Order: sequence, then structure tokens, then C-alpha cells
Amino acid sequence: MKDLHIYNTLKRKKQKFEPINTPHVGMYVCGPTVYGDGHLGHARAAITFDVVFRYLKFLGYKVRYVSNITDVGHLENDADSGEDKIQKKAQLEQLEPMEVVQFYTNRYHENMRNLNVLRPSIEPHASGHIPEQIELVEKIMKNGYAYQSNGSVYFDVLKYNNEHNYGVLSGRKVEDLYETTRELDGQKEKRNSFDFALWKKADKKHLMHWKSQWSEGYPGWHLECSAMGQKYLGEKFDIHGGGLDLQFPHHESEIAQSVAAYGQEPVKYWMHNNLITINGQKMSKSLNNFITLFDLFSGNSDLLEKNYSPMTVRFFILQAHYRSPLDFSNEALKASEKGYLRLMKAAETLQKLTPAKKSTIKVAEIISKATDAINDDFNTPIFISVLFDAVKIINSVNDGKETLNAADLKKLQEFFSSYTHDVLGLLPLEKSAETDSDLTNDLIKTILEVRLNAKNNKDFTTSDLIRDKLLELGVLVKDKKDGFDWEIKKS
RNA sequence: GGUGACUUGGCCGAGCGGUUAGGCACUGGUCUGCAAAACCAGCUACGGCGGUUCGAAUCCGCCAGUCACCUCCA
Repeated sequence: MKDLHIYNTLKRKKQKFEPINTPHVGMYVCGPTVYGDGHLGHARAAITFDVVFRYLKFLGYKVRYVSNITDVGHLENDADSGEDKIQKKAQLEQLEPMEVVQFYTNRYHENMRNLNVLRPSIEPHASGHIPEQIELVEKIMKNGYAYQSNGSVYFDVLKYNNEHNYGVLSGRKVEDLYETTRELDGQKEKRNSFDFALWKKADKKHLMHWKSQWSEGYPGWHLECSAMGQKYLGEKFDIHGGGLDLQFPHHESEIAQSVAAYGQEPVKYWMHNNLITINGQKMSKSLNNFITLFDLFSGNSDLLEKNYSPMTVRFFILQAHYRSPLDFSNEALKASEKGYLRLMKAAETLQKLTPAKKSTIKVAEIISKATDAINDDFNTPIFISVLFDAVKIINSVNDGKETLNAADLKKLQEFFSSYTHDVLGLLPLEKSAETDSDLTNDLIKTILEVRLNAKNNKDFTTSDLIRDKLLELGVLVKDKKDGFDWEIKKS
């Protein structure tokens, strides 16, 4: 594929990506609710759309990427029905709600930095956009799609559905929703069970609330994305992303709110990433089977056999297509770790290759195969498989079995660094402090020259002793035809 | 109950009617004084039963199993 194609959930097919106002692209992605640490599932969403963001920029688009921080807290439906998540956590930890919010926001950012996820252009907080949300509720009411009941405001789904389609995104039919909605707080105030809150009156114990003409309360949970998306990206923008589990009712309701307020659907391309499963079940906070990113990086969990570096995790996620479910297992992570190391070592080798007179490899073919893959709805697993084809070539050239001319070598080097680093966001292997030190490098080199000398004199006792001693120190010696190479092993 | 998705070799994971995806593991070989690294080769699968087709992992039907959404969730 020459042009970028994106699978649009709204149309249920891949479509050529054509921005509404080229070269500008507006993209909105539902961000985390900051009442706890992020887990592998959050990483998948963040990395999926990070690659989208990176690739669009790489293609030359001017992208405004907005991703919200949900800090208002919304209804939680377990035994403590009606409690606000952030409020609950605040009481538990005896903190100010905003202190909880700040704490977990900081930790989320730390995780994202480790995963090499670029910060969005704008990262708006729901709590900082209460007036905008109130204004949106007013608009929807004025247009007749909402009603007030006991201090709360609800969206009139039935009325909306008569004129539009509540279900365009998720394929649901309102008739089918009658029997399937369970008893929720405030159910009796609604005309229909599937009506959703735009504004909710806060009870006395509720810590987070704001003044409005209807009541002292807080905004409904679909509202912030509609309000902030519209504020920063306009009434209609290009891409809206999020996890598959947000498709209904969250995104469906967002569409309804925007149509009710502005008379048009807010988004051209809807993208949904699939979920991470563990033992075949989705990883989620409510099922309590999640592994936080901090645990993953430190290895501190009964589910983990060891720790995995952020880049291993990133690579693991990119090895599956974003619309497929991805099952977590230690075996899979370990396989990704090895693969990532091999890929990055080849990237290092590539920089050291010397050009030959002519090429025995068709570099352009490889590059076009790879770009086709990423243009085909961000097919990173295929893309990576092509990278591994290139790894074979790089190693063969390094072994003198294949050759690349100067132009091809340069092409391949540029391709590797731009796509691997800029688009996929994979960082090169971390250099420990030692490797960066010239003195250490020179010392190792000197020692290995001594060893080479011993080897040439067939003094293998000495040469093996040096090799073993260096290995004990964490330096892995790799003999080559005409000398040696080494790497500092990570523990 | 309604809606949608999935079932691929030891493991992970692509595939969208006809070419070996790829990674990891394993086995054999090349290289090496021996190793390591690297390279080469092998292991060649598509839940079951039918159907369409010259040809199906890929389309259709039935059966079995798994999952997701319908409640906050990435």
C-alpha cells in the first residue's frame, strides 16, 4: 500500500487516510483515570497511538494530539455502588483528592517516559474543564436531547434515536438495550434505563463537586471527551482512539452528545486497540488480574518470573497487531526480549558495516515491503518481520557473505534509524556507564590484544583464562576472523 | 438473552482465494584451538464436519470451544 490506510471502527473497514484539513491532523485518545497505577493494558493503548502519532508526524502531517487525564472520578459499580473512585481512594489514603490525582499522574508520566511514549500536544484534565462541560450540557438541553431530573441531567437516548442512530459505532440497537441494563444509582430518575448522565447531583459525602444551575454536582463520564475534543480539535476532527472496551457505551455516547450539540458526528476515523489478556481473560482493574508497569519493570509480582525492560514490553506489544488480542505470558515476554536484543545488536552492527563495490541485496525491495506493512493499518508485526529479514542481511554482510554498496548501505542505515527509532519508538540498547567510558573501552581492548597475542602463540591456557575472567566481570568476548569484538552483558 | 470477535506448528504471533510471514525454543551443520557470537538448514500448522471453487488457513453453512461489550475499565 502506497498510502496510509486505517481501519475505521465506524465503517468496519479499512479506509484511505485523508485528513479533513491537510496537512493538519487532529487526534484524540482517551487517557487514563488517575486513581491507580497504569498496567500493561494502558501501555498497549498508549503505545498503539504513540505509533500512530509518530507515523503521522513522520509522514509530514502537523498533528495535534490530545489525550485527556480523567481526574474527576466517575461512578464505580461494585458493592460500594455510587462511590466516586478518586474520592474513595482519597478517603482510604487520607489525602486530598487532587493529591491522589497528582501522585498517579506523575507515576503515569514516569511509565510513559520509560516506554518512550511521546507526550501528547495537549493533555487536558477533566477537572480543569468543568465550565466547558456545563456549556455542552446546556447546548444539548437547549436542542432538546436532555432532561433534568432531581438535580441531575440525563441524555434522552430514545428521542435521539428517533432522529439519529444511537448505535452507529457499536452496532447496537436501542430495542435490545431495554432488558440488558442493570440497576444503577439514579435509575429511577431516568426516563429509560439506558439514558446516561450528563450532569450528576453529588450526595453529601461526595468530595469532588462543582456548582451548576442544576445542582452541586459533577459531569457525566462521557462528557469530558466530547467537551475537550471539541475545544481543542473542533467540532469535527480526524482520529479518535481508545481501548476496545470504550467503544460502548463511552464512544457511542460521545457521538450522540456531539451530534445532539453540534449537529454533526465528531470524528472521521475511529480507532480501537484490542485488549491484553492474561490466561485468556482480559487484564483489568475490576478483575484484579493486572500487572502494573512498575511491577513489570522491576519483576515484583507473583505473575512474573523476572523483570522486563520497558523496551522489551514495547517490542512485545508491537509484535502483535493492535486490533488483535494479545496474551500475556512470561514465555512470550522472554521471546520478545531476545528478539529485541537481536534486532538492536543488528542495528549497531549496521552502523559499523563497510560498503563494497556492488550490492548483492535488493535494499529498495525490503524498504518498500516494510512501508507497505505500516501503511496497511499500522501492521507493526509484519513490519518487524521485515526488519528481521534485514537483520539476516546485516549479519551476512558483517560475515562477508553478502555485500552492500555505499548507496544501499546508507539507505538501509537511514531506514533502520528512522523507522526503528522514530516511528516504532524503539530505543537502542542501553549503554551502561562503563561502556561509555573511553578508559574502560581502551582497557578491554588492550587486554583483548594481549589475549590475541597469546592466541597467536597458541597459548590457549592464557587466552582462555583472560576470556573466562572477563566473562566473570560481565564482558562477553566474541572472536572474529580478523580480531575480536565484545559486549558488556546486562545482569 | 442481545451484539461482536476469536480458535494457526513446542510457545508467541502474521495471514483477508494460489508464494517459506517473523520471533523464541529445539535439532543438525558452517565458522572456531575450544567456545561464544553470527550464518545456513531442518521441524511446515491452520478446532471438527460438510459445501462453493481448478484451487481454501483464507468464502458459505452447521457443530464444539474461548473471549469481549451490554456496569467503571486501555
